[in-house]
Amino acid sequence: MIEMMLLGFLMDGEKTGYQIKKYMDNSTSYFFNTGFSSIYPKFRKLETQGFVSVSQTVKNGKLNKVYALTDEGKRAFLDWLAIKPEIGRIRDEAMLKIFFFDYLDNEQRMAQMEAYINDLREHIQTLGAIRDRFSSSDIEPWKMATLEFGIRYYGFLEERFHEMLAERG
Amino acid sequence: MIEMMLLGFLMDGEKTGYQIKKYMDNSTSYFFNTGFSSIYPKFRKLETQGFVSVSQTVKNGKLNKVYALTDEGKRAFLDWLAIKPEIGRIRDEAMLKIFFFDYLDNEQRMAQMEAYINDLREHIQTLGAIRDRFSSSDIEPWKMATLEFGIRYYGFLEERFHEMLAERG
DNA sequence: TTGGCTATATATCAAAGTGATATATGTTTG
DNA sequence: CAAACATATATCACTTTGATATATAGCCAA
Repeated sequence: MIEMMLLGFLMDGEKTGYQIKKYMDNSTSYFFNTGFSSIYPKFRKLETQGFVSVSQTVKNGKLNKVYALTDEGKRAFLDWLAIKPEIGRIRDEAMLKIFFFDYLDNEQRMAQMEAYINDLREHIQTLGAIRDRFSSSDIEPWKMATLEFGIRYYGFLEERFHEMLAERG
Repeated sequence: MIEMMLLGFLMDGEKTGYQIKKYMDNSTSYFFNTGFSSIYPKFRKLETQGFVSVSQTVKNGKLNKVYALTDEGKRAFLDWLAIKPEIGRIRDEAMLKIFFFDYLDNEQRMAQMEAYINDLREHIQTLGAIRDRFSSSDIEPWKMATLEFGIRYYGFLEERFHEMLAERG
């Protein structure tokens, strides 16, 4: 899946691994992210598969790899994009803890939930800042849609957690 | 994290790996799940760590391992439970595809979304069935809360996806 | 001007987790 | 009575992550 994400990020032009990581941090990171330890090996694999071509620029004696989509890579990406996704899991540690909350005393439960809700609020602020930055640029509409989704999702979480607290004081 | 989940499932009594897997499939699976390829090796690790004890029952010539929490294991679980969780990522393939939806033509986009929304509806039905089964038993309140959360979460997804379709026809 | 900080850029490794598959027996059911 | 299903454990190759290392460029303040 990470392969396909990397190909997707090359759809609007060639980039270095580092540039892609930076872009991710400011766009998809809240719902999909990965680190350099995936990016660089994946690009080597994509190169041997013929999905990307690399231009080894040597910038001031330092090697610098700029990756670009090949026709095959573009086709592979678009084929993947057309397939209906499976329903995903939440896989949220917070949910797992709540599942076991009956084993925690009420005081700790409340303190933890309140602190967590606070974190959620901060997170929503951060996403709001990213959205505002992008909305003033000419971001593609569906990319914008995922950002808006993120904000609403964490808002939904906040609301639900609040309700949980209220119901089970 | 899987270690802690396994310990948590032993809090209400000893179980085999298989029993835990079955229990997960009918309770946490929509937000947290794992397979035998994690469960069995993890239990071996937990045993060497002294967090679980194992009674090797030989049932009809076949080996059968029943795991139980040790005092240390119980302490480790409760310590983990008391720590505030980090905010989790969504890491949903559907979101990733929507992020790149501007590269897909409208016809395919609509077809995919509609099919996906259908899957969501089916999923919500399944979760509803699990909830009804549990609500007639004496499930602990916070465990029930996560089930209710799941149903609402996928309902939220359905709603949002519908709106996305409507906004960007 | 030089020492420190931040940004750019790539690489690697151990650890965690997954999906698929294999094996074996017991139980139910048509 | 054979087929299908449930119980139960194991393993392997693969993917992904977190931490850490390395090196240079550019900027800023003392």
